[in-house]
Amino acid sequence: MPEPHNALPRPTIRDVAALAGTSLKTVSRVVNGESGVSDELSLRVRSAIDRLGYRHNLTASSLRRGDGKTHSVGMIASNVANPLDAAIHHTIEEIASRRGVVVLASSLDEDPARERQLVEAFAERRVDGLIMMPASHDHSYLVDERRMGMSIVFVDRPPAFFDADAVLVDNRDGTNRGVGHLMAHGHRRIAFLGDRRSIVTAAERCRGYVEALEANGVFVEPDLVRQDILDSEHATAATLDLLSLDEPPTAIFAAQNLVTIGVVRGLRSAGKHHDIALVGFDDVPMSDLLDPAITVLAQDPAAIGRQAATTLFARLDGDRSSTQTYIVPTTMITRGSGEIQPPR
Amino acid sequence: MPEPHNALPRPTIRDVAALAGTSLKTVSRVVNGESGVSDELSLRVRSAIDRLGYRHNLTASSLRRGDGKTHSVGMIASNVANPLDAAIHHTIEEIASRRGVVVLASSLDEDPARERQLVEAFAERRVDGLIMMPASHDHSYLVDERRMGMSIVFVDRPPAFFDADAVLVDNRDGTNRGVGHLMAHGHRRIAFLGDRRSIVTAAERCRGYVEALEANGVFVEPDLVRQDILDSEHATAATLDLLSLDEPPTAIFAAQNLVTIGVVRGLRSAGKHHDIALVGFDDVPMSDLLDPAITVLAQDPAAIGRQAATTLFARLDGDRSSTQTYIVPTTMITRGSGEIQPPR
DNA sequence: GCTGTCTTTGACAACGTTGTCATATTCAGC
DNA sequence: GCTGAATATGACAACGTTGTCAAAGACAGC
Repeated sequence: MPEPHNALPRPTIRDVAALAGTSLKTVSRVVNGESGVSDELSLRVRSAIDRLGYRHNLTASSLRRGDGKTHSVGMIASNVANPLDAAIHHTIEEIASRRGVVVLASSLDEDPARERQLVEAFAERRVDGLIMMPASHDHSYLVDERRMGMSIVFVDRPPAFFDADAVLVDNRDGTNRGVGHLMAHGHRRIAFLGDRRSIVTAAERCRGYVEALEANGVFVEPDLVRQDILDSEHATAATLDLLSLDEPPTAIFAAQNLVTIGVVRGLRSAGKHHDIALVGFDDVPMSDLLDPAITVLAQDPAAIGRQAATTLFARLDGDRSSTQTYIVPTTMITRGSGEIQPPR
Repeated sequence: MPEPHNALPRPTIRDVAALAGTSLKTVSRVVNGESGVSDELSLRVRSAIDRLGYRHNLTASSLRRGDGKTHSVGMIASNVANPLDAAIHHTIEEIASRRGVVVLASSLDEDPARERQLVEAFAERRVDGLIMMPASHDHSYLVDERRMGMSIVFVDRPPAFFDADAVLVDNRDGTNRGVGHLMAHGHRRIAFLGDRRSIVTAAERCRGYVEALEANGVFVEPDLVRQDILDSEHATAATLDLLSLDEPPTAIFAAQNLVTIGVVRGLRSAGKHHDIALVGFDDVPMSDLLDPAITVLAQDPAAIGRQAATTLFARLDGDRSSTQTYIVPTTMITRGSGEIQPPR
């Protein structure tokens, strides 16, 4: 009989009060560590609590309390299994737990409809705040939620039609630097492989690519720009297709970690990994061990998570200053693949 | 003014009832989709709900309801940023969300004290169930929680002094097969690099190593067994140390993904990666792209997460059969590093 | 018209907790 | 002993919701 179905109902402060021979209110005071209870009585209450295995019921407590705080926050990630999201989640959870706040974490897997479902599910549980990496492109529906007390911080992607704090990454500038790095090594025919155009960050990275080319007087060649790449396999196929062009690129910019992995596979299977330069956005685990090791623009998930959490908790603590957008910079890590030179 | 501090209090069913000109109970019925409300009245209530931006308050609801279900479960992971944990979390969250259940996710980072804090925090929020990858070695403290209605499923590591469902991995057998694989390729001097001995799974893997050696009539040489390796850097150092022995090993078994990565770095820096065989426990992203590619015993996090979630929800649905232990098998993926032969 | 059944609706208490306020007790200062 | 203030304790209502039960209305069958 491993799971006695409600074998015992949970004891309440009423039970504790009866056993300790005192009133509800006194037990409440002890549980909340309020002053004004004699040592003797306080001890009696505590021993009753231990004997009964009483657990404070925070849902009832937060219902009754004035502020209505539940000491919980929601995190809506694009995918909690993505290493970047997982690292951000870890940092947020650590900071939250120091404040006695729990984190409800969900993935939306790029589904805008699911975004609204999750916001609703969290609102129904009255989370104090929300950290979200959105999939939709119109966040005006959040106006009501916020007006009713939910603080919201956007991460990785900016809010649209809605004014909120945001912690973003320098997508455009980072890509610009990455592509510029390739050009500094002599490349002119540089391909771009990017995620779904509908994702704002993907579009920003593409813009950075275009800017870098134009800044160097190179025209964008549509054949070399491949967007809406959904996964690693798709990236491999696109790479092989690029290599089969009459005039194949001499360098590739991969705008996302899964794309980078797919490109590496493609280059390898064509035996071109030592000939064609590659720079990727997002760091990739073990990429320093590949041959050549991969040059990337690395994000700093711990910094992103820390900024998001501290911003959210500042709002929860009553900070009413105007909304801010924080940009967490990316760092270029040169490892070899981005320093391959074009054939003369 | 981005965050009006409680600018508007949340409307309650009382407000909805007033606007729709009906009673609390009728609004409650509509909100819960109960039958027995006329179409006309139901419509009036729904339009009042929309107009006010009313959100059902699930904390109040579950407080009042008989069953006391909060439609939330807790997940206590060893580290949500670990790719394996994150993948398990993702699967659990997906299955939970199909049932309208949210997941509170926390990391305990191998801290037994934190384990109890988290269980308490979750108990105070009255989660319906708990999925845990424990760090402590005595779970008898959970007896009270379960008796009071919380279902508990262990994942990755078994419960101790406590009878509960568990979803485990064939650590010993997998390691046995992995080491056997190296022996089948002619190795006799095989080193073992493992995580903290205090972690049950790490100890199990070590036992599998010893068994495989003994089954083949090879004595365990203490010099070749390195345990309590805490991170990747530590594994690199241990590898270099092994290589400096008078009689270095001809093969290495790395008992965990971070250890594997550290070993690869060590072998590379010594220029021995093509000479010394390597098999790792846990798959490592991109390990197929290394030279040599790494042979591993891969876990199936989706299967683990699915089994854990379905087991937990079966309990929540009233399954009272005796506890079960599920073993999710590992798969050996041969890629090259494990098939290197020893020098003759 | 009367009875009985069924449908729709609402009044009220209760879930476990805490805020408010009143009462009882203690003790210092005179 | 009396007053006033401080301390300790408890009675009661309230948080937002739903379970229980009763009442009101509709309608069929006689």
